Amino acid sequence: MKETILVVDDDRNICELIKMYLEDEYTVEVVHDGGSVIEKIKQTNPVLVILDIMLPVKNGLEVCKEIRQQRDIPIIMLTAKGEEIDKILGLELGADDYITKPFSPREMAARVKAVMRRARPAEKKEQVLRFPGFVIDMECHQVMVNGEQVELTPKEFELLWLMAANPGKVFTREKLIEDVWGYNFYGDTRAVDSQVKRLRRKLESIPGAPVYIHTVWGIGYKFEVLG
Amino acid sequence: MKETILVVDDDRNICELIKMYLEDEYTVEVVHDGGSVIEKIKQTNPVLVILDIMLPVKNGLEVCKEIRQQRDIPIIMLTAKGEEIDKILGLELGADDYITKPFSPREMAARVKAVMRRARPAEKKEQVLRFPGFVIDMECHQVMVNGEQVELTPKEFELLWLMAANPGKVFTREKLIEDVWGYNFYGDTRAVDSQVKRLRRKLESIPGAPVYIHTVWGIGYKFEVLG
DNA sequence: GCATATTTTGACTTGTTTTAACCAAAAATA
DNA sequence: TATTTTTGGTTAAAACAAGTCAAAATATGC
Repeated sequence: MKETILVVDDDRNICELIKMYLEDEYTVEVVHDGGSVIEKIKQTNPVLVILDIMLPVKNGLEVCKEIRQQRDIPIIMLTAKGEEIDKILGLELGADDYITKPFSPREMAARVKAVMRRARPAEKKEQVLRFPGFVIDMECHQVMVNGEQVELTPKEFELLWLMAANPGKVFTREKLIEDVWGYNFYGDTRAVDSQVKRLRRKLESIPGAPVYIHTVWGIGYKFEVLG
Repeated sequence: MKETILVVDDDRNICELIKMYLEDEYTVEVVHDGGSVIEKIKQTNPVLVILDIMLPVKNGLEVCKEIRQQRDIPIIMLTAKGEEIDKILGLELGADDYITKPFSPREMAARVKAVMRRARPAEKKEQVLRFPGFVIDMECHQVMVNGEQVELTPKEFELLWLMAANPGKVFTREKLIEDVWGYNFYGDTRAVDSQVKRLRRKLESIPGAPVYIHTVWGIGYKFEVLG
């Protein structure tokens, strides 16, 4: 399930624009006035709120304050140029960031990303997986089989990483697509077969390399280094 | 043990805000007037001071000068918009950075991070990187390839330094922008390509120079001197 | 304030990867 | 053994990422 971002702006064009840029990664909910924000937050439980200051029914500053009283959701304020941003930041309100209209969608996306990164403290994952005669290095994006380097494309690498991180566990094609390709992939599950095939060819082209990726007939694939 | 950051501002809301954003990583001490700063520094031994200019009892500029006379602690000044920032930085005062109020907490956190990164490794980290037939000298801001000097622009140099300091590690364009360009660059990631291209051209124009900067398709770039 | 150097951007080209469709082979089922 | 189902291999086209160049924007030094 994707996380939700709530956008509050009375200008529907702006809402659409923001939505377009974020909906690859998030579910984007939209509200057009300040009166129904709190209600919507309860319903959709967003991880971030993008909030215009000039709003019908209830001012964005008030809304911001209200949200802050109830929950600890990161808030990015939208302000027109020249609006008094003094009050927005720091002080009583404590929005996490602000964007001045008009803004470039790219900047908006970058700021969202930055705020989210701060909000979700970095979980440091293991960067290297090791098996006998087999090393997968996330940092260097590199795979070594019996001391020989194997060049992998991004998809191949991700696929291998996911399976190797859970050795022995069987992944269905659907699961692999969900985890490697992402939510918004509507292609054939046969795409997985293709990737697996090329991954196998590359890995097993090294002399003496064992079979790493096993077909579990009727289910999917699994990674296992057999003695 | 966490390191300590000292915040000096008479506005308690701002102090609270800064504290919120930094206390994950640091112990945050707070002082509300300019008179007791020196005393507090002796007590808590902070690694960084965030200092408002407008302070009761004693002016922030004076305090800054005093701190500088005694210790080599990085200082970030807080200024209201329109205050004369010329004097703050460089010469007489020598603050390391400044933030204009009102500021977004995000920007503040990023600047703290940047100042800390710059300040800390100064003592221990190596100022010169050496590879076979290849020397990068941070102090002289100079690069030698096979004995020949290569002139690099600031961005080119920083880019090269970052990657060469972590040979083999792959950097995404986003990561490079974050580390080399800084937090307030929201341009195209294509800018990285441009820099890399010119960097490559300069480095590889030397006869016999190997390829240093490698493209990792779909991910980014890495520095590696291959045998 | 002007001239110069540097950086960024956009359009275009080139090259690689990914996808989707097809068919053959293998495994399970009847 | 014949049939159905599932998997694997191949390939061309589409999608995408990276390289290149030059002009515009920006910063820098005089």
